[in-house]
Order: sequence, then C-alpha cells, then structure tokens
Amino acid sequence: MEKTYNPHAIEQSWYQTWEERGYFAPTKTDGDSYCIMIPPPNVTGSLHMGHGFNNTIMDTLIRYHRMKGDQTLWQPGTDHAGIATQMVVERQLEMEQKKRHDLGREKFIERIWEWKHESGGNITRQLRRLGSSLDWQHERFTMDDGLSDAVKEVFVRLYEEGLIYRGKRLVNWDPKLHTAVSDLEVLSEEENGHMWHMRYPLTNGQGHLIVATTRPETMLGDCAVAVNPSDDRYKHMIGELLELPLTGRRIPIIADEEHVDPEFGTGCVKITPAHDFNDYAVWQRHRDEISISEQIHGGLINIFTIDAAIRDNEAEEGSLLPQKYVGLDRYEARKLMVADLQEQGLLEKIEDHKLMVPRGDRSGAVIEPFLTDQWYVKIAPLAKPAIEAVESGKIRFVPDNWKNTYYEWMRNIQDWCISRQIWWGHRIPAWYDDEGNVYVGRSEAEVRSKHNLADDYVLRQDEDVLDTWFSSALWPFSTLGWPEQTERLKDFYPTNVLVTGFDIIFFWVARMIMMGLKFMDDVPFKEVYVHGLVRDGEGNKMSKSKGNVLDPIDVIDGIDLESLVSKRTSGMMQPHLAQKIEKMTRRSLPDGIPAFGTDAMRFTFAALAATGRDIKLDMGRIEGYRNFCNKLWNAARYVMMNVEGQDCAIGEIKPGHSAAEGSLQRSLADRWILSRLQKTKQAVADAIDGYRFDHAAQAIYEFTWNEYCDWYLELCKPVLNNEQASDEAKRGTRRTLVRVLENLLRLTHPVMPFITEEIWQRVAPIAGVIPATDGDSPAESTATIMNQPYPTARHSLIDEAAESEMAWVMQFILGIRKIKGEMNIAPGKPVPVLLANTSESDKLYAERHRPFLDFLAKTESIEILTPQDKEPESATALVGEMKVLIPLAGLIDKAAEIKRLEKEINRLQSDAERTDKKLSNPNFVDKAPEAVVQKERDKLAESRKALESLQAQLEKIQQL
RNA sequence: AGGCGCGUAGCUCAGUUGGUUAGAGCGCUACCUUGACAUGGUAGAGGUCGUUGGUUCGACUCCAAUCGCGCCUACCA
Repeated sequence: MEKTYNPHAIEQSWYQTWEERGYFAPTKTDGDSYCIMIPPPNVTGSLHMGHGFNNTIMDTLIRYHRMKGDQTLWQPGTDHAGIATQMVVERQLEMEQKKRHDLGREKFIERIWEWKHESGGNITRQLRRLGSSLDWQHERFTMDDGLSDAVKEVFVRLYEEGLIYRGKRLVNWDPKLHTAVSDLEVLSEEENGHMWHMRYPLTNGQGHLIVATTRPETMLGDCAVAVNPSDDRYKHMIGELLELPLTGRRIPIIADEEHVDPEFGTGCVKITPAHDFNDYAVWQRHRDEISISEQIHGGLINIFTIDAAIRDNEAEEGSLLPQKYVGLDRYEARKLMVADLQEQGLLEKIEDHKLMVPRGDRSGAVIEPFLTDQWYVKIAPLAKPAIEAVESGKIRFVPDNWKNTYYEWMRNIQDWCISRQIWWGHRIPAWYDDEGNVYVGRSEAEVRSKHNLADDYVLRQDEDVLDTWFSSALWPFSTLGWPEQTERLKDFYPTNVLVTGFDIIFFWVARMIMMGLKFMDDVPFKEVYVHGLVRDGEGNKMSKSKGNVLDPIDVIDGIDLESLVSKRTSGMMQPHLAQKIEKMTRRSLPDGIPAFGTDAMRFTFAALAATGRDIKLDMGRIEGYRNFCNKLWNAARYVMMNVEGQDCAIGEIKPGHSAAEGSLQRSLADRWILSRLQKTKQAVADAIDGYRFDHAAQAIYEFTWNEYCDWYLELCKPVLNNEQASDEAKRGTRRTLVRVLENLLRLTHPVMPFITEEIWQRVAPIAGVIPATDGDSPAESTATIMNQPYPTARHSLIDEAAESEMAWVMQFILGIRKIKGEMNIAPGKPVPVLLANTSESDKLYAERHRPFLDFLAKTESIEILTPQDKEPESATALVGEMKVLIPLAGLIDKAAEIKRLEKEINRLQSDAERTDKKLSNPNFVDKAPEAVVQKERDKLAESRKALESLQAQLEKIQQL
C-alpha cells in the first residue's frame, strides 16, 4: 500500500466497477424493501454543494440498508425543467441569430432533445462522482414515454373528476418569457422605488381625491377609487364620480372596508383589477354595482400586451387607452404619463419608497399580474387528505417542527396554475374545435372516438404545456411504472423516506403527497428528512451572483486559484460583479482548494449533519477528515504489514464473520477493543436509524482514531514484536487486529464508500470473510463490501471487566506521560517506576500488563513498594488509590513537581468543596434521587483520598 | 406583521427525558524526524454556555422577558 492515501487513484475505478457489475440494482432478498426517490435534479443543472450534501445522506442510508439485507432501491432520474431547459436552447439559437419561432415548435423541440442527448447527462455524471449508488439501469426522465403517459393519465382523471378546470384569472405573468409562472416561482425582494401621489378630480368640481401608487401607469386600467366606509373624510363622497386623468373616463368612489386602511397614506386606493391581485379581489366584491358593471369590460380593463407594453385598442373600444401611450413599454409609459400629470397639475408629489418587487426566478423580469386563460388544479380536495396524512402520523417530518410549515402552507393553499406558455414540457391533452368546445383525453384519437367526432372534424390541441412540478409530483409512482401495475411499484411504493432541503417542501413535497394519496391511495413516503442549506465559510448562502458557489467536484479533485477565479467569473448574468467576486475569491481561498477526495467530503457532510441545521462549510474541517482517511489508510497499512502471510487463526469463511481456528489467546487489549467495537456498532446503527449522521460520524471517528489507532494498534506492538510472546497470543492479536479492521470498514462504508472498499478488498480475505483470490489484484475480486452484511453488535463480546482493566492500564500510561510531558522529560526516555499503596489487583495488573506499560509509558523498571518501604522523593501520579512514583533523582525538577502537585491539589480541592457543599445541603440529600446522592458521595470520597495522598506527597517534597 | 430557527473555546460544531470537572475537530503553545501515519505523536493553554429574571435541592438543558442574527410567509395602495 502507498504511504499516503490517494483518493484520486481509486474512486472512479471503483465506481465504474460497481456500476458495471450491477451492484446498484435492487436484489430480491427476504428482508424488507427500502426505497428512496432522488429529488430529480434539473437536467440543465450542474452539481452544487447542496446536491453533495443531499446525496451523501441518501447514499449513506441506501448503502446502510442494502448492507442490512433490505431489498434496496435508490431511484435516479432527472427533471425536464421546462423553462430552464427551453432557455438554454434558446440561448444556443441566439448565437445563430435565430429565435425559437424561426424553427417552429416541432423543430425546436427536436433541438432540445438533441441538446438533452448531448449535455443532459452532465449532472448524472457528477452524481456518480459522489459515489451515489443509484440504480442507473432504471434511470427515468420526466419527459420519457412512461412518465408522459402518467402525466396524461393524471390530467385526464383529474379533469373528469372536475379537479382540473380552465379559467380566466389573474396570474403571475413573466413578460420576458411570455408565460404564466406559479407564485412559488416569483421572488419578491425589496428595491428602491417611488410612490406617486396623484390627484383624481371630482366630476362635480368639488376638489379632488389623492391616490398614491407605486405603478402610476396602471391608472389607465382603473375602475374605481376605494375608501373605507368608516372614514369620515370620505364617507359622504361614496358613490360620487371621479375624472380619471389622461383617459376621459369616469370612475366611482366605492366603499371597501376590507382592503382600505384609513390610516395608511391618503386613505384612498385606486382600483386596477386587471393588474393587481388585491384590486381584483375588490373588483369581485363590487362588480355588480352598476357604476362598475356598466363600465367597459365590466371594469376589468387590461392595458398591457404580453410584453407589458401598453396595448392598442380593440375595434369596439374606441380610445379606451389613449393613443399617445399605445405601444410604449410599461416604464416608458410611466415616464410619459407622470410628465403629463405633472403638466396638468395633477401630480401632488413623488416620494422615495422601498417596495417589494416581484421578479421571475428564471428571467429576473418584473412580474405583472396579468389576465389570461389558464388551466388550474382545484387544490382544496387534494390538500385535505394530504394534511390528514401528516396529522395522523402516516407521514413523519424529521425534524418534527417542519410539519408546522407544511400545515401553514397547505391550509392557505390556492388553486394551482399548471399551464405554461412555453413549448418544452408535457403538452396539455386538451383539444378545441371551432365552436369553442373543449375535449380532454389521453390522445386525439381517444377524444375523437369518445365524442364521436369525424376524422375530418377540425381539432386543435391546446398550445400550452404543464408546469414541470406537475410531472415531478408524480415522481414517486411514475418512475416505478405507474399507470402500469408493475412489480417495482408493488415492491417499492410507498417509499421509505424523502430526503430534501426545506426550500422545496411547497414546490414538491406537498404536491407529491397530494398526488400520491390521490392516485396510489397511499402516501408516497413515510418520512421526510429535511436537511439544512450548505453555506460558505462566512455563513452566506451560495449563489452565482455572489460568486461563492463551490462545485463539489472541485472539492473532490481540487482546483487552483486561477481556475477557480475564472470559473466563478465566467458566463455571468451580471458581469459587473466579476471584479468583486475575483477579489473575494482570492481572499477567501488564496491557495485554491486542495484535492480532498469524495470520501472526506462525504464524511464532512455527515459529521456536520446535525438535524435541521445549516452547514457552514469549513475547509479546515474537510481537511481534518481527509486526514482521517489517511489515518484509516495507514492503520490498514500497518495491519497488512502484520497479518499478510501470517497465521491469523481464521477458520471457515462466512460473510461478515469467520470462525476461529486453532487455539488462540486474546490479550486484554484484544478483549477491550472487541468490546469497544460492539458498543461503537450499536451507537452507529442507532445514530443512522435516528438520522443523526453527525453522531454516526463521530462514533466512527472516535473509535477509529482514539481507540483503534491510538491505543489498540500500539498495544499490539509489544505482542507482535515480542519474540517471547506465545504463538497463541500472536494469533489472537492478529485475528483481532484484522477482524476489527474488517468490521470497522463495513461499519464505515455507507459514509465513505471508496476508501473502505479499497482497503476491504485487501483485508477481507485475510479476515476470512471472503475467499483469498490467488494473488490477483483486488479489482478482480467478485466480492464487494457493498453487499456484505452491516456489522451488528454482538453482546457476548461486550466485556466490562476488560474495559475497566484497560482503563487501569490507560490511566497508568497517561499518568507517566503527563509527568514526562510536564517535566520536560523526553517521552522516549525510560524511567524507573515505583508503585505504592497497591491493592492486590494493582499488583496483578502491573505484572500482567508489564509489556504494555514498558512499551507505551517507556518504563525502565517497575518496583512494588511495601507499606514499610520508604518512598523516595518522586513525581506522583494516581491510578485509583495506587501511587505511581517516578523518583526525582537526577531526572525531575523539585520546583516543577511542587507546582504540578499544587495545581492538581487545587483542582481536586475545588472539586471536593463543590461536592461537599452539595452533600451538606439537606434539601439535596432529601430530594435528589438516591443514586444521584450516592454518586456524589462516592465522588467526594474519591477526591478526598486522592487529595490526602497528594498533599502528603507535596509535604514530603517540600521538606527536601 | 406572523411563523420558525439560531446565539456554547479564536473558528466550525456536539451536548440525548435537568444530576460529568460543559465536549470534538481545526487553530494555538511546548516537545518529539520512535520502524502504520508529520495528512503524524505526546503534553498543554483556552468557555461566568448572548443578557436578566424565574421554577428547582440542582439549569447549557425547563419557563418568562430582553438583545443580536438568520430564514420563511404575508404584505399597505
């Protein structure tokens, strides 16, 4: 084995081997089924740290369950991401100076498929680099045939039940992309703007009302001004008419208690129902009032084109919209109209104003509320059972409090606008005839036959496609074959857990629950594990515009500073930020990123995955876990050096276990490490079962480094290197050495798949869990750690006696090391040791474990003093009540020892005082549970004894 | 405005139904090129657990208030 662990050398070839050999596919077992659906990444996407985190958790769970013998499926696939994908290809066309309309719908969609075949595999390639054991043989895509059938089926069934309908409503309109978007795709952020105060004159010449607005251009669509009916300033004017400036129209003053807050602004609100959601609601309440209903279009006046420019008048509208503004973009129109108002003396004032501006998350364009025909899912009947599923505990959120967020959203949910005016996506399965009739069916043929329409009867299919989330909502069953009743569907639905960030609970999680309950009559998953966000070292959200994104691949393979800078500053939406990003990058990662390897990154994610908490990514921490990999690697190297070609007392081969052969003897260290291993196995399994990946990682880390490496490997040396040690002892130690390592590798494999496989291939044959390959390279072995049984705690190997005896040994060694460390004695320098105040077991242990003590504490001699013996002046350590003495003679500085003792005595004293105070409080003794009181008593006795012993020692030295 | 969450060592984080001397990693200090590993070893320094009250024999842990920070939802024209 190489002296240092090199992840690069092994990761990709192992992954390839696993995939080629089909290890990721579920195998029929007699265990339970276990299934996770990948949150399908956007096919245009590229991997970010969130994916890294998310997939580490899922893969850990999947590998854990697969090793436990469950029939395990991790279902992969990607999402067609309607708008995003269409934009990618439109940008390509732009380079050729073409627009999608130049190609036409069919050709354009062909182009997208071409793009998908060429570049759509990017993200799945990256997922492989993370070690994700996804069942690639069954990879799905939301636009593939099966999933498209599922989409049609669901649409038709919901339509037939009256749960899908078409209607003219206000939607969030993206004037750049020319499509409706759902309210979840609109991001509102505070921006600086203005508030324009405008005068609307009363028609009776009795003055004017002042209305304030952030969007003055919408006044062209006003149908009223609303006041609060209890507002004394205005209530006498209700019903009177105003002159709507610039238009020549007259609009009424209406009373609306719900919408108008008399305290705010002037207390007068202009009502523009076709361009504001609140105003639309006001209009709905008042549209039957004659002063509104007799207005053109019943007062619901759209003023925009799909580009959000002022539209032209229809033939019958006359000059509803003043010709002067027609064709102007909304912001140009605003400018001109404000100037015109000013000129007419109708502008009261302009104030600076901060307002929330809604922008499309894809285009960045300011979203307009816009009146269009759209398809909707009636959501209330679907939401009700979805709420109940969580209330009843059929679905459990981890951490639990996310259910509140879920309820909050579900109880206020609005009908879902599912149509999008783009070309890439599932085309809505609805056809129209020239009479305006709508026919919905799985295909045109089905529609014709169902409605007895002749072949030459003209039908046009709806031009729109469905929201991408519509197909994603079906993911848990569509990917398993639905609407076919497949074996996979039977085996794996409902799935076990959904692992996701909280940001898509609304987008996706809630919709899957609704659709799953509706069409499978069962929940899509039993648990939802919600994890935090991955942030940069300063705690900022990673984003392209901030330039602080990290590509997990760069953490795995490393990247130099220059490449990182150019990566972060190229292809930006806002090139003016490049300089800032460059500076920030050079400051925060001055040496670029070293190659840490996949396993180290995964271990870091696991270690930081405390429930629900965001992860602030600390390079130092990743480095620490890279070092951990190296530690494990070198421990294995050491083990191999000692067991390869040696007799390890291995008997018959069984997966995960092998019988012992021949007589062997286990040392205290052997029994101790086996006992510790069992407890670690239990701790890790408990942690993973409870989604506490941080605890699992910590248990593995501590066992590996602090127990196996720091103590056990060292304790092996005096046995293995000692020519006097018996064969039985050596065989026992070798067997333990190799088998504990082999167990540890399996224990760690779910978190760190690569390094564990690489080492395991060498160790497993020696540990007797797989047959030895006859000198061939490990890569040719047909066994894999992936399919080995997950280690379970064997209670018969838990050995409390060995643990406490070992504690004695460790305390002994630590005591001497401490003296050496604090006295500036070279750790390697052998020292004579005297033992005083010894019990029988002290004497026994000292004799029995002499080789351990000599080797690890570097003791030169150990002499047991009788009570009659005179103790020479010494430095002292306590092991229980026994005094471990290192004679001062020549070695030790008296003053230093006095200082050392005083410090120790001080500590013990304050300890004893604290405990004493507790115990002398009658309330404590009376009210605290007996066990707690007893514990304090024992503690006090112990520290008093120690104190006594050290104080005597101190006096003795002081008298010298 | 409402909801959720966070504040523990210089930094990143643990702390299980209230009962240890409040822990780990990184960083820091000193010493150590010992034959698995300097991506290492040994020893050590470092915290009045945001603040203030309260409940309790006992509070990092429970309650209240308060300060600071973050996120989400709804927003006032």
